[in-house]
Amino acid sequence: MMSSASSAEQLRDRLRSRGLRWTPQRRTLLVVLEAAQGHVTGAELVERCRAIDPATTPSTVYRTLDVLEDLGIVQHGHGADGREEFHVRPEQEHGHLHCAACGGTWEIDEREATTIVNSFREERGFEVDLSHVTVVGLCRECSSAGNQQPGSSA
Amino acid sequence: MMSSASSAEQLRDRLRSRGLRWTPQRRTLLVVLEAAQGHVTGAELVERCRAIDPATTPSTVYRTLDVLEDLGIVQHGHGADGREEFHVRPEQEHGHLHCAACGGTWEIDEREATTIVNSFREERGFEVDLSHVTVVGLCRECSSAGNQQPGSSA
DNA sequence: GGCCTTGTTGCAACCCGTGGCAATAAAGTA
DNA sequence: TACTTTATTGCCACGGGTTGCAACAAGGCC
Repeated sequence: MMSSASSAEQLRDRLRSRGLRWTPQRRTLLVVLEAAQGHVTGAELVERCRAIDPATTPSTVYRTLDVLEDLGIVQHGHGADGREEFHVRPEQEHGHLHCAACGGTWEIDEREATTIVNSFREERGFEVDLSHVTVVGLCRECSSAGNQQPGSSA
Repeated sequence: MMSSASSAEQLRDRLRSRGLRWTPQRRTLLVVLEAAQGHVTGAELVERCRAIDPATTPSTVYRTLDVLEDLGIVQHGHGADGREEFHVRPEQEHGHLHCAACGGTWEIDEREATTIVNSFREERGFEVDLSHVTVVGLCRECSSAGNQQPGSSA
């Protein structure tokens, strides 16, 4: 009860200290984000904001998300279909695995990604942003069931 | 000179043998694809088709691309911004590395991807579709220059 | 050649997301 | 409190991409 009030206050203060502003629209989005778990698409967030305040405008939501990403409160990536996907208050950076056949998704945590991250760092000097990674393919069940990627071959 | 004619004929026959049709619109797209190198976005392909036939419609192009993907003639993935990107007649499956700071992109070939592909296969039984992978992060130059991802922190 | 089946096209409407711009309203200051 | 600055909003129009649907036409068949 107190924690949610203080989380709003915390955000408000962080915004103000940067010369940014605390507005009703941002408050709404924060409420939505606090209720959200895991991954949400931008469109879903807009919809949920509209449930609270029907006057919500998409552009405002997306612009606020940009701000919140600067503050590290959300991170965005792109799902298998290229749509934006937001991770709420990521406790740990993680990527995603997406099965093209059944549509399932799994998280790739830092431990599992170590090999990948290190190999790019060593071979290329490239620093991977894990939160932005979505690996598409076939999960165990689907690949052993001989499923194809949808639309593959006839 | 003969090869391009025969490539059209080959495609035409493959389409017909599946009960699909060889149309002027598909011919146009094939011409465009043959002239294209490497990666092209969907919008670029539409534009190039329009250069040949101004009556070209986006939906037709995208639908034809779907068909060609079934035939393995193109493969699509999503760039760092989530937009569609097509690889023309991929000689080798490959993924992409994209630097968030300078915008550069590099290919990840099968050799380099072996570790990744194998580790997902062994740990998860997951078959990675390399052509669909785009890894975002910072390249050697940008990360050593201390560049940030655009829009990161203030 | 004409006919028929059905794959394709083009249109129109839609979805997700972005960007310019004028009007609004936070919030620091007096 | 009133004033001022300027970050933010809402609106509108756009760009990329998808989809339902009626009209069209490829191409197999006689």
